[in-house]
Amino acid sequence: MIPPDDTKSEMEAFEAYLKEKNLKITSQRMLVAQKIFSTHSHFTAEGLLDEFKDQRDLISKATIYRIISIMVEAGLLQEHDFGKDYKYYEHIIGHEHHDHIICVQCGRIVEFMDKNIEDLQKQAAESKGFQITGHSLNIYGSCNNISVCEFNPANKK
Amino acid sequence: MIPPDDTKSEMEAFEAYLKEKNLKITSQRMLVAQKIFSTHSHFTAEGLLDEFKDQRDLISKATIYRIISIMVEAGLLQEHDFGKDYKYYEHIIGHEHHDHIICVQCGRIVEFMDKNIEDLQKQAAESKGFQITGHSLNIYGSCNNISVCEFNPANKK
DNA sequence: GTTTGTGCAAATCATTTGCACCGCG
DNA sequence: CGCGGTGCAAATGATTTGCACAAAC
Repeated sequence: MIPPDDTKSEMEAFEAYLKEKNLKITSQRMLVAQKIFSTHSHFTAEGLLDEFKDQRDLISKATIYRIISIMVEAGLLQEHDFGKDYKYYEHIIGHEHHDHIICVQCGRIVEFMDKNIEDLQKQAAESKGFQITGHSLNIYGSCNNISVCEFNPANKK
Repeated sequence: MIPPDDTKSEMEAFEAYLKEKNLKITSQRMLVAQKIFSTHSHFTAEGLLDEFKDQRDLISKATIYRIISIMVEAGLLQEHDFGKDYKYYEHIIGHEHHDHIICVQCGRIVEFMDKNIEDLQKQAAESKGFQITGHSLNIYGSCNNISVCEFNPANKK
């Protein structure tokens, strides 16, 4: 389906990290990383697992979670909390920093980035005596084309 | 400890909501609401439960969760996700809208509010075709007085 | 060959729920 | 009374972990 496009440099970064940490390069790690780097959207652990359902028994749920954890640790994957009881992830390389708008009706996730907001956040934190290490800004709202939204489960197939 | 200060109007709002929804006014609901309205900080379900540990068996864990749920539904309590695997809450009446800065070292939570950020968020969402229903902005950083921070577990007693 | 990884099933942990009994209205 | 509320213990669901076997180096 998705061609193993420009994931080379990302795969190399991952392998470099594994070597640096004396972790082994296994087929599962390579397959999962390949899949993640070629997915240009937000995904969940469960969703990632499903991607391997066809090649049944290829990669277990525990391993998926363990690999995700390593990649987050490596700084290659960002974890997001969008108010659900499971986490979302997206790979970082090649993606500029951005925040998210989540449609409360259909679940669609749109990215945006506003330099002014970033600057004001920095100011706000510093004025309270904090040094920023990160932030999470999620805007919830309704996208105005629910009836046609391809992400709306109600509109599936 | 905390005097049952200015919680009258808030208790009235809660009772009004219960009546409106044909829900009953029970001693548990009144006690929990009273405790919540007189707590001017962020708390967790578990922490709230602890507040009743002395009057042992007075209120069960299940009831705490059920009452919190009603109060969130009533719009009297706001739910927050600060990246932990449990939720934080704070009561709304008498509290202007604000966002949060969380110290990654000691867990201290500081509130702030920046009208410019709010406006820019609205603009950003609208430019993507969304109508905002809410947002969550959490800034993570380190407060620069860890060694004396009263909220730092390491500094307890 | 060791050490680290994987799969499986069982364990966690916050939160939710089924059910029998209890108390508000 | 009658229905919603409560407590308890068991269920849930995402994520984690212990352990025996396998694969990487």
